[in-house]
Amino acid sequence: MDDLTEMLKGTLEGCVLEIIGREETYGYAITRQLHELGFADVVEGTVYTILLRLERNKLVQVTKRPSGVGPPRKFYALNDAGREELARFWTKWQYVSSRIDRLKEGGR
Amino acid sequence: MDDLTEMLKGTLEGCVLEIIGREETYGYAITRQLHELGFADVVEGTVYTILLRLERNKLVQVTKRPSGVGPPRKFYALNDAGREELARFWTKWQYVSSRIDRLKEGGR
DNA sequence: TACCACTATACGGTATCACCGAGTAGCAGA
DNA sequence: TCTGCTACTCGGTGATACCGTATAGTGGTA
Repeated sequence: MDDLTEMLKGTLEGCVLEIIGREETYGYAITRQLHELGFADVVEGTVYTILLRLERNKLVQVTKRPSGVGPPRKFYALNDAGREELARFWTKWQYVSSRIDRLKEGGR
Repeated sequence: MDDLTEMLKGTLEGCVLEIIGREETYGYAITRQLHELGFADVVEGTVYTILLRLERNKLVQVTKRPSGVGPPRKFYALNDAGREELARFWTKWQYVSSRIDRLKEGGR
């Protein structure tokens, strides 16, 4: 699938939140998980900018741990604000996607 | 629903294409139609920027007609390139939204 | 006549977001 | 020593929706 970047704006961050919400994880692993999910063109740099933004906006708790196979990893976990933001994201997604689907199905 | 603007990036233009694809119409009417569809916060200025962009990218055919109740209207209709772009949009939407839904439903 | 409301479009500037590219760094195997 | 994989950072770019304002035609009303 070619160039989804514009369509991912506003949703990719939510996807990252969802992934972090399942279990504490780190940037490099999140990137690979996104690839497996079908977002094959999302590059590492993008994921890290999102993670830094989440950290700046105080939606995550960060813990640095040694890796054993490379540089130390920064593990991310949602805090209360992050879980609220994630809930808001899914509410918005539900709203927007249902309305677009209705439009697609010929809804007026 | 509050502040959907980021999530609409990359999809609003496609929605406008879809609306134009159904019947020749003009900016002011498109705005009201979007409001009825649930995108209540989309303002006129946004729709006009999209329309000017569609025109610049040669995806639409434009006809100016007098209105009777105000200034002349610029009617927009899709041309072949516009119809192709619309089809591409729905393909992308299908791809992206299905994957996000899968993520939402706990799919890894 | 003056004012207001509704219809209708245009445009310069702004914020946000994903992406790009380059850099830094640790570890393992050939 | 060199290559490849792992892992994170950061400055700059382009696309997009939004904001605010301006312009303009028509009709109603005080």
